[in-house]
Amino acid sequence: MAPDLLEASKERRVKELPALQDAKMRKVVTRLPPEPSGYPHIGHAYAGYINWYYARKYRGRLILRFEDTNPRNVQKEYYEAFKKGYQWMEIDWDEELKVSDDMPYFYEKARELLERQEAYFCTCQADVIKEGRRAGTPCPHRQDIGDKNVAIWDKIIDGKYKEREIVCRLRVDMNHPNAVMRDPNIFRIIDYPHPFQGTQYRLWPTYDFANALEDHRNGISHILRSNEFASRDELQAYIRDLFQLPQPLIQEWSRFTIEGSPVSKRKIRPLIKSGFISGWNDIRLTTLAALRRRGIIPEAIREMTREVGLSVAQPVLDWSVLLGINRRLVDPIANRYYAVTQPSLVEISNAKPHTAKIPFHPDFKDRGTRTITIKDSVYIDGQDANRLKNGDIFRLKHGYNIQVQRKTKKAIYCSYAGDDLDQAEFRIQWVIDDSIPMELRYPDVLFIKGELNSSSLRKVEGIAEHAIREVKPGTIIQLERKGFGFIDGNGEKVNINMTE
RNA sequence: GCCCUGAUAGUGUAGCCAGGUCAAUCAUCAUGGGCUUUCGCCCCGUGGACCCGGGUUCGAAUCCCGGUCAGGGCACCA
Repeated sequence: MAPDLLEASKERRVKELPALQDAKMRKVVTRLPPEPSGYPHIGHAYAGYINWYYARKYRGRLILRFEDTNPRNVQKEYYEAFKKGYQWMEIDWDEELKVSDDMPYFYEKARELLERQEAYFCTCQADVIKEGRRAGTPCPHRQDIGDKNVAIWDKIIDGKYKEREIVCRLRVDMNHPNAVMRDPNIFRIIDYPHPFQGTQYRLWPTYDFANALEDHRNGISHILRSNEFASRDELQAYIRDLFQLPQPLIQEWSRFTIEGSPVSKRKIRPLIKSGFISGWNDIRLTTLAALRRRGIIPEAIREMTREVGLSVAQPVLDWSVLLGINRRLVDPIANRYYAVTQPSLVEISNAKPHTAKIPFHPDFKDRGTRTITIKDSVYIDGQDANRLKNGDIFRLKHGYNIQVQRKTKKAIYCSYAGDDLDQAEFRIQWVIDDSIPMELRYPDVLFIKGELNSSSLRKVEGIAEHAIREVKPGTIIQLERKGFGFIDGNGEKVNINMTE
């Protein structure tokens, strides 16, 4: 369904993404271009949603394209992880392909450039090339050596030269103001088995070369991506011009981050290694797997994306923006349960037996109720217990009122105090002795001002009402007066990841 | 060092190209109240911002110049 139709039924004003430049109905083709070298995170979801949004808005096509031309980076499991991630985001695509399947095409184009003297082989070391770029000076390999470059190409394929001994460079302009244009490398040797291509190739194209041609080959009409690639636009356009290919429209935005929650593998991997976080789906991270396990729903990420829009500033979102949207969206879907931490025993004298029928959701009575019978004792939350003073009348929510007689270390002794709702000063949730043990995990930001936050994960033990047994892992619930959470495991003990 | 972007409430964002209707939008947040057998949701109200300095103009968030700060690029990563 198109995004605008999808939102039409809600009364609430929803922010939409702006119209796409030069977009004609049924002519828009966009892409999801992940490198399968890690797990998808919120940045991928953000970019993916934008590409999906415009493809659907204009009834065009969306292509899932795995950018897997560096065999050393990519792994099979990540291809699947990305597909699962996009599916979770409800981003569907019309075609799926791998850039590595187009190697024969890149080879053909590369040979053509060598023949046309538009490219050459260079045996300078990486640091020499780098220095030449900085200084704007050409190296000796740049001079025209006729068709010898084509012969070198064949030699490399035959196994001559080792990795890092030689690269293929485009002959552009060593004095170009944009340093990307100073004879960029377009092919290099990587002797490493590719998960799908095996060892049949050792000359692999660089990002710019593969991307420039691939975008054309896929019929991409609009390249929508983050602006870390901005300075490569010129080069990619140049490469397409070399083959007289049409230029797609490019729209870029700034890379998107959430305060205190890094996305880079460089920063996260050591934290996993040291055991500080449990893995790539640790609830403090912003991988899609982590967000799911924290109780964030895809629509919240989509709405957040629309709010941020195609900004070219440097958005560093506070968690509150995502969490606030999520809370609103999750409220109607999350059934309510009672649970207490630091359980405090409440003994009720002259209690009348009472069977409470508690609705699973206050706004949707059709979801039914569970029944709990109060006998002569219940457990309440330690925090509530601390607040109670002798003489206080409070209500066991959906039960009846009780009055505090005296507090001891062992228990709070109360007496039945009627049914009048108005007489109770406050209402609290409670559980009885058939309740089951639970662990709540409260996530916080991983870094505060660049420093690792040692208390970024708080675990609290407690007990939850028996009915929570029936809730399947993966369900988002609300623990009344505690917040929303995600049932992460439901065995002997129920584990709940609190959303905030 | 060089090149390219950007800067609007605590956070994000609209407005800037085509100067006035901007006493600056919306979301999130904070706060007061209402509703509610939750400290959730919902409803009503309130609070908070145009990076700095010059210039052009009757008039500048918007145009020009100069700073400052931030991000990206100058990879045999993408």
